[in-house]
Amino acid sequence: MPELPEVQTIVSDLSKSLFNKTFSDVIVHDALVLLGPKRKFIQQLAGQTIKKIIRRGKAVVIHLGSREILVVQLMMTGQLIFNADSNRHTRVTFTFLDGGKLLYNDQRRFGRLQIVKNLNEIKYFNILGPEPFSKEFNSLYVQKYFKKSARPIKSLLLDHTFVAGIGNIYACEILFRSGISPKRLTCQISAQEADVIYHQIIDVLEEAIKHRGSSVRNYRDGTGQKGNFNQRLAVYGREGLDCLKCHALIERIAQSSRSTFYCARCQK
DNA sequence: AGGTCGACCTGGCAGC
DNA sequence: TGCTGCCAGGTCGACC
Repeated sequence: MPELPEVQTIVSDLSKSLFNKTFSDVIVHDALVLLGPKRKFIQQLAGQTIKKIIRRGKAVVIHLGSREILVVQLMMTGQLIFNADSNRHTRVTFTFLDGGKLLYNDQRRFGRLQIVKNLNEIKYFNILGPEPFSKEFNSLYVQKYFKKSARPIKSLLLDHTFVAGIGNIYACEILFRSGISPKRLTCQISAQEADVIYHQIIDVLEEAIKHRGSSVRNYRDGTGQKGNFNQRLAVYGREGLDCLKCHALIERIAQSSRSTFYCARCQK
């Protein structure tokens, strides 16, 4: 479900509402979403205080007073919502000493929660590429990375060892705004084009965060509200509709068994 | 070694 | 109404 802008929105919301809250009770309704034993998970959280919540890639990283870390990967349909009513997709209910309540909802149960002492215990964090807003991720890095692989550009944008946080929606939007076909092989993309793509990655993600993410289906922020960026999506989910730039029809193709939406006239 | 594909799950929707 | 098939924002591991 959520990509970088959505997870960032959730993290910003929860940072405000959960800072310094102490767990009083944890109810696991469905242990499938836990990596590790349910009893241990509950014991480790008992009496812990939330000190800091950050995002890394698409993961929510919750630092506890014990120096342990609760990591939540929302995957496709996970939600972390503060002070809402539970529903049939509520998999974990966290209650705090002051009476506040945090729900982990997950329709498809792909998401995973785990507690670790160090993030490098989790493979995901070890192979994850740079954050898009970090210094290491810059135009030169993108140009060099493109040169060394012969994959379609859309497939590389989704590869989190290249850059953290981009998913299917934003990969499509970034390529449309860059005027680059999703089928182009990265090694055939010029330095100038790579620079355009780099800047669109930054711009699209920043704009999406500003609008609190995109709610195509299930996404909700930390307060249970939908995001607003989907009104600005130019290609994603618009198969058969007019291109906003040239009025040709938006097409959908499959790339590595994911849908790619693009305008064949605007994107070369 | 690098890249692709199915599996993991549930449910909404279109078409018949 | 009810059935079938398709589709879905992510990630991992098996495989080529």
